[in-house]
Order: sequence, then structure tokens, then C-alpha cells
Amino acid sequence: MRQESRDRPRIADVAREAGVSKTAVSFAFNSPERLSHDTAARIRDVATTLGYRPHPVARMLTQGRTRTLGILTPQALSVVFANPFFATFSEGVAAVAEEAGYGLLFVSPLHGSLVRAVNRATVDGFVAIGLSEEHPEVEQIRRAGLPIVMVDSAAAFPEHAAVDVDDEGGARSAADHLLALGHRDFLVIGIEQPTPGTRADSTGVVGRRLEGYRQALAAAGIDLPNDRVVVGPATVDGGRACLAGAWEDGLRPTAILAMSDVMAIGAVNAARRLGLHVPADLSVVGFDDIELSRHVEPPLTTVHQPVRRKGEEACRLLLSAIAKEDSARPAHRRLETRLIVRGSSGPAPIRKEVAAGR
Amino acid sequence: MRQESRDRPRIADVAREAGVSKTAVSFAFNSPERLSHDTAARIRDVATTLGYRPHPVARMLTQGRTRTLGILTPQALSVVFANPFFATFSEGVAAVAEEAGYGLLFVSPLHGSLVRAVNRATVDGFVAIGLSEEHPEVEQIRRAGLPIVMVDSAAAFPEHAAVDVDDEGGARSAADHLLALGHRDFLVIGIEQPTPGTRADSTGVVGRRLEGYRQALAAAGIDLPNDRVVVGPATVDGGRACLAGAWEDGLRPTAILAMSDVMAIGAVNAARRLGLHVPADLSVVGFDDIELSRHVEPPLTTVHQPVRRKGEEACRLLLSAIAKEDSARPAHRRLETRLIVRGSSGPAPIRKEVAAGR
DNA sequence: ACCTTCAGGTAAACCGGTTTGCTAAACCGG
DNA sequence: CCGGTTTAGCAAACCGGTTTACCTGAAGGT
Repeated sequence: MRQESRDRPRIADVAREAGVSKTAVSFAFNSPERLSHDTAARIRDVATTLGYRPHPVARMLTQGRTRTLGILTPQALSVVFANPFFATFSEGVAAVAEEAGYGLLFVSPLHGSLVRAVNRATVDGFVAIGLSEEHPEVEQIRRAGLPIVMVDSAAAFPEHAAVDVDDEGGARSAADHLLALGHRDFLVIGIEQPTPGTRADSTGVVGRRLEGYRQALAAAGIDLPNDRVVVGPATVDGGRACLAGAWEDGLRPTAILAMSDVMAIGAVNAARRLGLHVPADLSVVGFDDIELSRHVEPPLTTVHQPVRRKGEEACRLLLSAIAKEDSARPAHRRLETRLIVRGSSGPAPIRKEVAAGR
Repeated sequence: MRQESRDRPRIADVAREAGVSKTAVSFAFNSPERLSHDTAARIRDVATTLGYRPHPVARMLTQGRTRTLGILTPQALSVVFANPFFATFSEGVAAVAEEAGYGLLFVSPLHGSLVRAVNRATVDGFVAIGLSEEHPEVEQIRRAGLPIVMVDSAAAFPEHAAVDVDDEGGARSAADHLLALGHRDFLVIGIEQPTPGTRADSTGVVGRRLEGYRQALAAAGIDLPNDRVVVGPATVDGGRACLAGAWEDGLRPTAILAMSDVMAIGAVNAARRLGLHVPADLSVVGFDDIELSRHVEPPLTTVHQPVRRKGEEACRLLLSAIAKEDSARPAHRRLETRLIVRGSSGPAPIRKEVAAGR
């Protein structure tokens, strides 16, 4: 009937074959010191010839833990994996999890419902990335008694352990850099929220970065009207479309503040198609510092954030939450960002034709 | 004692509270039609106020299936995720799995042992990528009665379902392209096998691509001595080191056949540092056609393989193997490759100074 | 010779659900 | 009003292990 167990030997089979009790077989695997060396060896022999391995699910059930960590994302995995930022983040989580002997389960909305996916998930805890406050699954998870670490949404969930970075400071340094180069005409390229109904909440990554840009510009006496902020999906094409669209709308910025490197790269692409030279005619500054940014032409000036370490820290926090039951006040860790100046930013061009065009 | 279940309500709690049997509660969730509408609704009400959700592990145990698919890799996840090729592959697997309501568990060696990791894994089947024939876990998995789909190692495991691409043909077309441009001096940059003791098996991806290169060159009367084949890790730095090393050894190829795009990009980088212009002084052809290749400067000429579709196909094969028990002859699917000519390849330079140097 | 201790092993309870008979009441046509 | 069919719900078996509490015989101590 159930194909999986067609011929899979059970612990009882091994016990019978070896002439011992189920208990003995279990001991042979889990605490051999409670058996004589001979018996343990014999049982293991029988087990191997029978091709027996303890059923992992049954084991989970009795032990009450799965030795698996969940990575929770509000987006479909197929879009998540397309994002190099996420890959690097997973790299960090995986490194720590692996070291500790934990497996990694990716949990994304199941037929549109993240709650359903969370309920199905057999994990000892979650690392949630990019969940904004309106996601009810966080509550759901706590009710299930599972620890959770929030990444990039610390402000929204102060009662949980969290990791994020200094988005605001990073954004500020990007804008300051361009201001110092003499730029006055800016275009901000932002990340579109994946969930439609979501307002641009000020607590999210997008909001914090925008806030950083605004602060720096305001300090230089520059206002950033809403039409100078365009958004699109966080892909190369998305960035390309953002600049192309703005250009068609008649905007002629000399500097672009992009909230993600992939979008910045897209913008550089679009600029090239428009016949503009980067950075001579247009400066572009990204955010994230993905590996790719070093390798494009020109190399991208960007705000570095320790993505991999973010994953590592989050995983460490989660593991310690799983280990100790002392759910003391949850740890919040904020990592630094820093500007990396490469080739895509330069002095503002002389603005004769712009002035003439007015 | 076990923190996880500290206050988690069990099915019995719901049953007692609602004044019904455990059976009724179970029915309320799984086959409501077996209960009166009223009772079912009442039970569900009680369940929600109590915050009850069926324990996923217990459910797995009785139902005999996990609704989870495993992705099996012989390398550590932290290195796997660093590879854009793999991310794209996962994207494909994830898209199909998600659609079918399956979760994704990444299974990599646990403290050095892939077998141990496989034994811990609670999945309904595996997609294995890059396993060479010496990996004993394949046998292990079959004994466990779990279906498995091999990716990129079809030749090594004819008895399992498999997906791969026409590596040989792709490699041939890359070499043919360079030959047609007049190149005669080649350097092949290959992928180093991650597991140390592994010989360069002719059945692996590396072996098949090398074979393709060799065939094309041989047809043009060109021999490829072993010192013209260098290997390194499949990273940008690896590719960089390969070319730099070969150059130091006195090799002066006019064309490079790289087995992976990231390595090709590294080679372009190294060339730039050596003061060479690509493609004027040196042509480079990659393999894989990762997204990045379109965006580097110059855009990379490369052999496209449908990586994402590879993931999709593998996942589909696995799902159908899980669904039907008719383990008919396993399906083998081979996908096509094709050369994409971009900017990194051009006519062979006139070889005056090379001749003079001799 | 007698009591303790310990090594080696076992039976039964348990983990938290699902599923299989089975029963009692309600329904229903004749 | 009767036999037969549904309907609603239950008790118990089961999934495949782990763990607790207990038993037995032999060694060790005095």
C-alpha cells in the first residue's frame, strides 16, 4: 500500500533476526555503551545486512526535535533563488547550520499561504528574512513554540531575536558621496514590495534606505520629491526599466541612488543604451555589494553590507535560542554597512545644456 | 522537559475541550465530510482558540510521506550557494516543487558523511546533482525505497531516472567557433573535482566537455597536450588563477576554452591585468551561460545550457516517480546546449611576435 | 553465606497523530 | 411498524521508533 515501506525493514525485523528486543536494537544505535560490545556489534551487523536504517520521521517524533532549520521567505523560492543577495545570505546560514549538524529547509508560501507552509514545516526553528509586520505567520510560529530570528525586520518585531544592518547610515553615506562629487540632480531607484497591497512601510529595508537618502540630501538643502523615486522589481531588468522610464518622463538626473546592486547594474545598462557614459555623464551607486558588482564594467560603487555574515549571525542566534530554554530578552544584532567607491561614480558633469534646456 | 511541547496543545486537548473523540478532531481537519457540518465547525473553532495545529512530524509518520523533496549535493551548502549555476538550478526545482505543494530540503554532507545526511533526511525522494559514480549513498537511498533522479551523471547510473545536457556537443561547438576564427593556440580551463581523490572520470561533466573540445580540435588536426589543460575551483578567482598560472608557465594561447562562466570571467579579468585586450589579443569562451555573462564587459561568448529547465525536468521526473509505483524503466532526459556568440571572442591575432619570440 | 552492586537486557509506555472497523441513532419507503 | 440503509461518531490499532522502569544473574565485598 504505502510504497515507501514496501520492503523497508523495521526495527522489529532487526530485533527478531538478531534474537534481541527492540530496545537492544535502539541502544545499539543510540547508546551502545549500554550493551555489551559483542551484542552491539552483532546487532549492527544484522542491521547492515538487512539494510536497516532507523526511520528518520519516527525518530524525530520521539526525540521531539528535527535537527532541521527553516528559512522562511514571503516570496516564492523560484524568485528567491534568482536573487544573488539571497544566495549569499543562505550561504551564511548554511555554513553555520552545517557545522552544527542541522539541515536546511526552505519554507515559502504553499499555494499562496505562508501559514500553511509553516504548519507543514518540520523544523526546530526559523530564520525569517524580509517578513514585514503584516505577516501573521510570526504569531503562528510562536504559538507553535518554535523560536524565530527575524532578519531585516527588527523594528517590526522587537520581541524576537533579530539581525539587520545599518541601512539608514549606508544610504546616507551613498548620498553624501555623490553630493561631495557635486551632484544635485538625483534619481532614487527603489525596490518594489513583492506583496501588492503593501504600503511602503518606513520600518522595512526600503523605507530605511529611503530615509537615509532623504536625510543626507536634506542636510545639503536638497529636496527629494516623490517623482524622483521610482520603483521596480529587484532585478537587472527592473533597474533598466526604472531608468528608461524616468528618462522618458523627462527626468535628467546626473546621479542615481539604487537600493540594490542588480538594479544599479540594470541602470548602467539602460544608460549605455541611452548613449550616456558612466560615470562621465551619469553616476550610479548601488546597495548590497554583491560579488558581481566587482566584475561589471565599470565596477560598481556601492554600499557594502555583510550579507553572508548576516546569515551566519542569524543562524547562530537561532541555534542558541533552540539550545537554551532561557528565552531571555531576545538579542538584536545590527551589522555595519560601508561605502565602497569603485568606477561607477564620478564628478557631476558641467550642467550647461541642462541650464540651456530650461 | 522538551521545550518544544511545553504548551503546545495536542489533539487530545482539543477533543476533550470540544467533547468529542480524537477521531472526530482528526476528521474535522482531514475529511470534514465525515462529520456533520456543525460538529466540524465547532471542533475547528475550539482548535483555533486553543491554537492547535496538527504536529507535522506525527502526521508524516502516519501518512508515510513528508511532502518534501531533497536536493542532494556532495559539496557543502556554503560552497554550493556561492555558485550561480546552482542557484539557477534550484530555481527550476523549486518552481516545480512549489507548484506541486512540496517543500525543499537541502541535503549536504553531515560532518563529512553524505550517507549520514541522507539517513537523517525526511523526504519523499531526492534530486542528486553532481554525484559521481563512487558515491555509495545512491545505493543507500535505493535501499531506503526512495526514488532518486540523477542530474549530470546519467552515464554513471543508468538504472536511475536522470537529466543531463549535451555537454560534448556544446564543447565541440565552442571549439569549432574558435577554430573558425582562426585560432590555433588553445588553453582549456577546467573544473577541479571537489573531492580530492577523484580521478578525472570521463563520465563526469568535466570529462564530457573535455572530450568535446578534443574531438573538435582533433578534427582540425590540433592536438591538445595535457599541459594545455589547467584546472581550478569553479570560481572567478579560480579562473583568474588558471590563466595567470599558465601565463607564468610560458604558455601564450590566443584562445581560452573555459568549462564554466565564472571561470571564464576570471580569465578575462586575469587577461586585463596582463595588459591583454579581450577579444583582440585573447578570445574567451565560457560554458553555462549564467545570467551574469550577459552583463560583464565584454559580454561573454559561451555555451548555453538550460540550467533552470534542468531543475524543472529533474523535479518533474522525481514527482512522477513518487506518484506512481510503476517504476518502469527510468526516464533519461537529455537537454540541448547551444553556442551564444557575444563579445569575448574574435579573430585570432596576427602572430608575428609569437613567431619572433621563438 | 549473605547482601550489595552492576552489567546486560527486556517489556511496556509513550511520542501525536491517522485509519479501520464497528455501533447506535436517524431516516425511509412500503 | 419493520427491515435496510445512511449518517455521525467512537474505541482501538497502528505508524516506527525511543525511553523509562524493572528484572536477572554473576561478580565483589565482608
